[in-house]
Amino acid sequence: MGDEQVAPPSKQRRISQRGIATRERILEAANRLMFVRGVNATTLDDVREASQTSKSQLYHHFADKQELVRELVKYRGALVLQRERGGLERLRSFSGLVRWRNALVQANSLNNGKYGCGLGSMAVELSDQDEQARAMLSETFATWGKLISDGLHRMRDSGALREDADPEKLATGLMAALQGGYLLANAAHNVAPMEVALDMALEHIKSFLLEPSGEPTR
Amino acid sequence: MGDEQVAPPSKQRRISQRGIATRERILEAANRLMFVRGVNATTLDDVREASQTSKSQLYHHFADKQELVRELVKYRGALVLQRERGGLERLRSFSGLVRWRNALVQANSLNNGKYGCGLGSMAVELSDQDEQARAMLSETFATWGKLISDGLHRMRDSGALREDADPEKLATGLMAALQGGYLLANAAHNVAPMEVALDMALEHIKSFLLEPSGEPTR
DNA sequence: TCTTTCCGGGACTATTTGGTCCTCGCTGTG
DNA sequence: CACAGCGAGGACCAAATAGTCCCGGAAAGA
Repeated sequence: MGDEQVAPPSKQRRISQRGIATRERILEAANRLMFVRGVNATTLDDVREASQTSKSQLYHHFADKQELVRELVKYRGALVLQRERGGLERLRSFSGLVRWRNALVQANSLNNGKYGCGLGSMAVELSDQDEQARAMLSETFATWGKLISDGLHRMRDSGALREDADPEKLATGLMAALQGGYLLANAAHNVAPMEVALDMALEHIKSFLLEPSGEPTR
Repeated sequence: MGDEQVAPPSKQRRISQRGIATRERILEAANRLMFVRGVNATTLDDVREASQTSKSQLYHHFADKQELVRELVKYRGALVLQRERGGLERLRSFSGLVRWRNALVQANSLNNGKYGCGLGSMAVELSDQDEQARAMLSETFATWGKLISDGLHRMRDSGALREDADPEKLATGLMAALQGGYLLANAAHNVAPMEVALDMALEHIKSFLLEPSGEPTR
């Protein structure tokens, strides 16, 4: 924020390939570090060292730590949404939802449930601290939810889902189960709670299927 | 530190009424501040000022900030469990679960979804930072879950719940929905997602009821 | 009452960390 | 080839914050 507000066409800010790469390196390093340590527990010196840059570069590309964090919220949000689009954009059946679930569980099990969701943890840490970040995160969650509910709408339109199913509520419930699952899995250092939570949400969605294909997952 | 390293059983640190009160005041203040600002964003000076004590008292009662935080984890865990016992210990029917849900939603709606769950937010902030705190929080979540699953067991034993219902899994799912609901509600500054999430979990439990009393809530 | 023990207050220190600034050197262009 | 502009490096500064220490005074026991 603060970059694209006026942007006089003639007075173009620097556009160097190197500069762009540096900025990217900083964001990438901040993303990595703040994912495992949390936002507040990560210092700018950590970021500087991990990104192989210098203090002046940090402050050349970002006004202060708050702005860096906000940009990270955008950055990470874009990453997550991109990943989720891949898994949800073509969603048309319940089995697609199961595949989506499996991918998330598998990814999280790689670190034994640690670290949780990149967006969720930021939401907890920043919501009571940076109103702007909170708003962006809320927006991102909404977009994420829409990806899911759009898929459910398609399922309903194609007759897979009953008419009385409410895609928006189902999507919200699924996301809450996912976030809560991440949280409990992180606390327990064990993916199991996340699996149980997601299975509950899927079971709930399944109860709205018109023709119960296959058998209950449990 | 330096006090309890040897700790001969006879040489008990004298505990005076005043001292206990001071310690309690510190914990209470830390609890309040760290609930709204988060653990890492709260300084010891904040705690000192809010608790009307002094630096030396902080370090008299707690070795360092980390220990204070760990004690806070215990303190808050005890508070939450006490509250939850009140609502869950006598749980014997689905309507009791609905009452429990309503109480949580109402409490959270008082601050428009802000702040989230005292335990959940600590779990997110501390899990990747303080192994001991993480373990205690995980333990507390487990106890909390047991309160729920015990209630579900009672429901199953009394014939309200079907035999094939798995109280442990249902309890985990319900807790995940609760935590995820807290998280999304906090990000959105709106209780709605929490309600939807809890309703989903309750609906799921309801699908295991033997005699569907009443009609689906939605 | 006298003494010891512990609580209370707050000044002080050291360290961490966010943020500033000056200099050097690369790179592309007239 | 020279110059302008931008990126890189890192020393440096200031504020915040965790942690130390000493002294005064109240309370409990001899």
